[in-house]
Amino acid sequence: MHMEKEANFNEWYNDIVEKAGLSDKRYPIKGMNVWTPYGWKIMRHADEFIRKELDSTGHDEVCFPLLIPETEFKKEKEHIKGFDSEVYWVTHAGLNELDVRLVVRPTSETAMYPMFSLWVRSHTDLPLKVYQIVNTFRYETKQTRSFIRVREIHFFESHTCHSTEEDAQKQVEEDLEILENIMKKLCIPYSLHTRTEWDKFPGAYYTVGLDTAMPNGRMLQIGSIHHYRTNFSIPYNITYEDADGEHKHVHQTTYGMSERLVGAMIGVHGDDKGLVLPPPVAPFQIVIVPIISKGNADAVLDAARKITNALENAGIRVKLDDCDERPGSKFYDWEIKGVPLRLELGMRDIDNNVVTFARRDNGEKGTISLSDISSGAELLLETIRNDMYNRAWKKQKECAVTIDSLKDVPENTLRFGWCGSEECGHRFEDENDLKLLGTPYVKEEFKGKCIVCGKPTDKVAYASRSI
RNA sequence: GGGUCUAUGGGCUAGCCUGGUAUACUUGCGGCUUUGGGAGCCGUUGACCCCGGUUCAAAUCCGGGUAGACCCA
Repeated sequence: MHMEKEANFNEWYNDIVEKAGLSDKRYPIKGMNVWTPYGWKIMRHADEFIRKELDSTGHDEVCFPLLIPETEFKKEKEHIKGFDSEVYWVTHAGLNELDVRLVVRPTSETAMYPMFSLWVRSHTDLPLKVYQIVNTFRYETKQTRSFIRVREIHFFESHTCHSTEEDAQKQVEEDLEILENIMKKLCIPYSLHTRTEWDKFPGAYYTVGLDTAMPNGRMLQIGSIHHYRTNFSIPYNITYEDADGEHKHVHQTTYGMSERLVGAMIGVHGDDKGLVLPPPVAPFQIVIVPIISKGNADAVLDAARKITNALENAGIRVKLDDCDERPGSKFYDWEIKGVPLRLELGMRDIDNNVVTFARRDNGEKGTISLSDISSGAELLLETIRNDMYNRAWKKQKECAVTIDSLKDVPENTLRFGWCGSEECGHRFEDENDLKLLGTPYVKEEFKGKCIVCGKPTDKVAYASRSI
């Protein structure tokens, strides 16, 4: 089967996930991913970057139970309404039916906040900043898809409590810095949209969606940041005593990103030959393919092992592929798996004191001197990362087009005037089969008319077809 | 929620109407020759979703279950 990314993104995506060995779809529960070794290594690297960023900004890692009593789950009314139709229930334990049913967490607000109310007593306990990397469960009824629409979700969620709304707002700004640092490593571009009132997180004051453009012009939400104000701290009674002895409710935020990051990396960088992985997350950053011919096997393999050791000592993840296949066959296999840099070593190279390289991201070939192989390889990997990041951002920006009419709407991310009314918003979505992504989080100058009612407006909104 | 369809080695699949020995390709394993863009030959392991019924005989027909895909609301 041909893998044609531009012509048929959906087929291409499913094909890549299978052929690159990221997941085994044969598990008999819809939407539950079996993480195979190669895919899990990628996810783990992404998790490591997330841990590093959160740890260095004063967050503490915690781990809360998977099950939440129905009584706690129902304390915040908007929240339960939002998740009502998509949570899994535990109703039995052994042979007994439970008198208080247990929710399998769809997210952990209602697990954490009863504990927060015990943990937070004084203004000196604030800010409280914790996170966990766990699996959550949501009963998706629509068609599922590896890493993008799943029923068991691997994600990180950070939860913070602050004494004032301003402090909570500063946390949102810090979250955006963390985002930028992580995305530089994953080479994923993103746009920030303040979600509409009817699309914000159930219970939130406001929600910022983090959206990445897929090759088919649709936007994939890869994460979100929520400002809760006191919407949860009131029902969960999370209060602190301030310096003047007054008791106040905390202001809260949350931040989360999931395995959709893996889906976004596949979609943003992959090509017709397969996966293209950013060097920081690639399970193998370099694959070495020895080119053996009659009589020189020992000499070539010895040299290849030396290079492997030198690169490993430099902290690079290397695979020496010395299995008994033809080189061409190995090239294809490692290209499907997206290894960023391939080194070829044969007698011709050894005689010239070089190793031949081929970049996965742009196909460029050349040679690196054997005498400074480590620094040469490191430099190339960083160049690849930087080029991937810049190319992806360029595409993300090019994807957005400004429109002033709903005739012949292109398959892009759409930018247009919106008066901001809920009525126009709903009409826009229902009549055009589009999803309003919201308004830009970073304000944009705009002068024009609402695309629905035609009233003059300085507000601008974004939309795309839903993925 | 309502409906339609599907289930055969690890993967893809033929056979089912008209009951009797299960097909091809691929992968895996062993061997020999090969190795700068998907090698060739030889040998070999491996399957009819589950339970029940009809029958001398069931992958095939019938009933129920399970899992999956699609369509409609």
